[in-house]
Amino acid sequence: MSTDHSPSSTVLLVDDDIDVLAANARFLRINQFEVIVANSAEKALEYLETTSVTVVVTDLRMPGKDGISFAKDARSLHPLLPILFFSGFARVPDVVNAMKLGAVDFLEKPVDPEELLSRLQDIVDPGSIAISTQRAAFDLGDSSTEFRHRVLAYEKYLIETCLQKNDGKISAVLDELKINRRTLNEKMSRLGISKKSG
Amino acid sequence: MSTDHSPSSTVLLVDDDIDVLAANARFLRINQFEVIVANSAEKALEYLETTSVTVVVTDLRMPGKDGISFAKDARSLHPLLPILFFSGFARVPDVVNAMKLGAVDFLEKPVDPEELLSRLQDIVDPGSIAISTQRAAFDLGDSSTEFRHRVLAYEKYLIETCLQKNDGKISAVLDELKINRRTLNEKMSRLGISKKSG
DNA sequence: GCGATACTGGCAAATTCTTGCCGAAAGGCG
DNA sequence: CGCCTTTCGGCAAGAATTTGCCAGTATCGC
Repeated sequence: MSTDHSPSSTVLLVDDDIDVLAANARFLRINQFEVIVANSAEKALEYLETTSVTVVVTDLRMPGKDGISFAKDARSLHPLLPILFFSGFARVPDVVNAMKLGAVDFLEKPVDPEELLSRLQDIVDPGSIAISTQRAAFDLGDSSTEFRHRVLAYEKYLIETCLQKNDGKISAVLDELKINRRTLNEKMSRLGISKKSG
Repeated sequence: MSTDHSPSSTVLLVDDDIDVLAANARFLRINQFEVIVANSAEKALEYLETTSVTVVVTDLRMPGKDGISFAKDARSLHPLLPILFFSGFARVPDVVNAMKLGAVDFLEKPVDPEELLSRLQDIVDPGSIAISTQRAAFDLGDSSTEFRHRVLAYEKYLIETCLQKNDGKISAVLDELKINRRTLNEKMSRLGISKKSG
């Protein structure tokens, strides 16, 4: 029941320790993720240059290019790419920097595979409101999307996500978003949201 | 010119250690900040219920309500309030949670006054825009965030990002977001956005 | 100083959004 | 079939936002 994330989520796993890489990759593959591995930031970037993935999981400390610097480059290639860091001996400023850079999460090494899996599912799962590819819908209006439209798109996204998460139960959405029922109705009709997927 | 942040920036300082409180307050006051102190989260919240401040600086570990919990409550009172944490012995998950909650920064205790000052100026100063806060605010679906607040946070994020991208040029933002000048002005003032000055 | 450019802000009318009140439709249940 | 729960929508008062008009400040180059 917990492993039914979207059909083909690809994880790019980056760590200089090949053993860690192999172990985690295997575990994630068992749990229905497609996994790409890279034992250096450079190789990972090479990969990202031509292909996109659903989420990146990277060590913070690596010989050569470190995780932060890697994340920056990765972000410039894919602005919305969710990045999850892990590291042993992480110091506070490292964590802060990673999060400021937009990390979705930060785990400590050694990584508990179950923990990692659970975080990844949170990220990938359409039901979760975590940073995910869906965000592109409203975030990457990059070029000349009007402010108004973007905000509406965001509202729509919020409501739809919440609806989905609550299995279409209006009352639950009402409660979760702390919004007046009448207002929600209005917005749904204005934004063209219907309860049942169609 | 380095200390000419907006006219009266009010800092709410929260720490259970009165000495720390006094020392930091004094230092910040010397540097043109208006400072309110509270030696417990509860007292700070009491204050925030009736009054607003520019930025909150709080210890993470406190007897009674801790920093994270305090920040959540503070956020529900003032959705866009920048919150800066500091703590000794902070563990990674603490930092991660704080940042996810939308902390603008996280300093280690003992706090270097100069460092704190510099960070505060970064936050308050029109020159630099701390986007991470807002991002977290609208990205993080941490259940109890109201619809309204999230939308506002998103608007703020959009505008600040656009401002930054265009080097603080209002006219460029106007053009890019296709928004009425007066409306942009209104929103900026409502959302507490200040622009970069030359 | 003067004009041009860029930005801000008060004011008020126009517009849009919010929300309580009330009635009603749909589905489940005994 | 009545009854209950859940959701929907018209209506209208009230609240909030948007926006045009107009004036004011600051900077820059001449």
